[in-house]
Amino acid sequence: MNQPVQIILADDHKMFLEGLYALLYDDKRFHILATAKNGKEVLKLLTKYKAVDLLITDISMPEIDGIQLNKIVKKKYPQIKVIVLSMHKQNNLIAKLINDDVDGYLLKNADIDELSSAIDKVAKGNKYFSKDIRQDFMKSMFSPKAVKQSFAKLSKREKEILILIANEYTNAEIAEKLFISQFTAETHRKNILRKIDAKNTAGIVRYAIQHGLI
Amino acid sequence: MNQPVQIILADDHKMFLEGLYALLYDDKRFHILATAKNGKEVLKLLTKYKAVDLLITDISMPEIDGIQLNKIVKKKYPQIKVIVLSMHKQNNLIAKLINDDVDGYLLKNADIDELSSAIDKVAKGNKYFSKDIRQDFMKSMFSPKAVKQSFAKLSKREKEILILIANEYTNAEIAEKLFISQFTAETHRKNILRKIDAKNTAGIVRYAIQHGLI
DNA sequence: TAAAAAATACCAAGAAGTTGGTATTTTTTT
DNA sequence: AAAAAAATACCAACTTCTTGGTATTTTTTA
Repeated sequence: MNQPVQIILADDHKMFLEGLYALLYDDKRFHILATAKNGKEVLKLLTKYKAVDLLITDISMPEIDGIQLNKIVKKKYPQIKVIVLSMHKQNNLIAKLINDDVDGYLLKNADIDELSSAIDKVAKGNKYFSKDIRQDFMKSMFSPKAVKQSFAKLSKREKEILILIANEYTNAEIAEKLFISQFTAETHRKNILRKIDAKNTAGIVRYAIQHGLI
Repeated sequence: MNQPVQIILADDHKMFLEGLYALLYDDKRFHILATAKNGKEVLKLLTKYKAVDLLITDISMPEIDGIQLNKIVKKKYPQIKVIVLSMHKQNNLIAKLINDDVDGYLLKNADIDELSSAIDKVAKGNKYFSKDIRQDFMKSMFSPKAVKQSFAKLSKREKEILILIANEYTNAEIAEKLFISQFTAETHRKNILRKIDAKNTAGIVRYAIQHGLI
């Protein structure tokens, strides 16, 4: 038997975090070094624990989310493997994660056996994505709409305006609030629609919520 | 020591369900009879297990959600206690649950100790709502906007249209899809805006997502 | 320091949403 | 069977959003 995999867990829901801890605790192949409730805490822990092999993290967390966290960890500690857990299939986020060299992605729908085998595979240097993720992602990669969405990158200002739109602001109100002309607000709105491939305001709000921007 | 509390757990995320099971398993005060991944399964289990004391359920689940489940269980098996777990504070949903005589409401943010003590209290016939829920709910009860929202009851048709709106349908498209006149679609949209106290389409989409309708 | 990206601003036509009404028919509840 | 709620339909004025352009300035990146 090899040394146990040294793991850090991160999730903003304590109940889930404790549950996951309890599930993995009994498995001798794994050792949980610590748990964290957001990305910031994980980064702090990584300065303390030097022998971390694997990070298991949720996507939606306050302060620093799973997407950002993966990117930072991969840059600063390239030897640490990262498995991301998520509630839903979000192809656009998966594309981003893969681009940032994530090692695994599982839905919280998965059972503990799937997670254990994923940890096992990833610890050995392989990638692991659950089956339905793989299928859905492949499908979406070849639909022109999704490709556009995967690479939709909103600027800072655009995100700011997107949030105001989702909060029921009109172009005129956005202009007033941000001290810009209404024309500019309109232009931003237009560009947002194009970048996220939405048809109207409803699509903008969906995007905002599903990407955790509000 | 009394008999252990006979419990059924329900959540659509297997990983959370298994984690929760593992956490409660070691506590001799509790006994988990079964787990379910949606409301429908719970109802089936209740015809099988006659000695259920307590149901712990998530809000957002497919088929039958936690809100509906609580209502049905309380009507059919008034002796069974119900504790609802949720990701977020959703005051309008809490109002509905309280109205349907729910026994407890906890955030998934809570730790296992809080959950255990909640189970304990509820099993003894008391109610349990976590502290921040109590505070927020009280505050919201006395703001005129929230009262309106709490009692906003959309009709079946209105919910149907709300979902279409959130999916980027225009009034004309809704009319065509549902075989009604565009005027009728407009009227429904108008009534939805009034009932949920939204200002425009953005507010409708937010409502739809935050109430788990899409 | 170029080049690229982001932010700004303007215009006009047309589409879609919002507001404030009224009113009839159908369905559900009491 | 009566009352209440839901679903339907219509109209007009007004507001807001969307589309398809162009164009300059500022900031960031290579």
